[in-house]
Amino acid sequence: MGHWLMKSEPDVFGIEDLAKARRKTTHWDGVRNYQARTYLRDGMRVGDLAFFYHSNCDEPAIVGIVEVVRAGYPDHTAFDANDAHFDADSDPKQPRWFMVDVRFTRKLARPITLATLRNHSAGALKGLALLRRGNRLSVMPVSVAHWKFILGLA
DNA sequence: GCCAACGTTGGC
DNA sequence: GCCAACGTTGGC
Repeated sequence: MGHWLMKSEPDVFGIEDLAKARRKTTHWDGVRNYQARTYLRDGMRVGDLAFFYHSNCDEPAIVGIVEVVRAGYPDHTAFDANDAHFDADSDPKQPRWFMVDVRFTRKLARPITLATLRNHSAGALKGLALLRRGNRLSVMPVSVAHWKFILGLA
């Protein structure tokens, strides 16, 4: 089973939005980065777990856990000219952008802040993609060891 | 193929 | 709001 971290801006779509969503499930659409796309398309499997991370906000932090309930399939918003993530060059016959469906599992008792994670950047969390300088990936893998350690921080 | 310019991300 | 870092674009 794979482990991941998925970023979302709480002002746009936060953990509370997912918890309130129908069937507590959402399409993870709008990712327009090739590396993240490849993780969505080829890496994520049904049953994988992911940390839900709040980015670009007052307190960047891991706030919850979600489960992948549908593996990668074409992101239809790329074909919708009215969508903010429309990609005119994307061909429906050969989709460029993919998404998965994720379902709310639980919120953490308290958020694990980016600052807390950084405290371990040279130790137990060495190599965690989230802590790479200038990291802009919105979907990234988390090793089992890192996953367990982070859960222990909660 | 190089690389400068640009738009975006995201922490602070 | 600022700005560093990054990915993408497009001229050459």
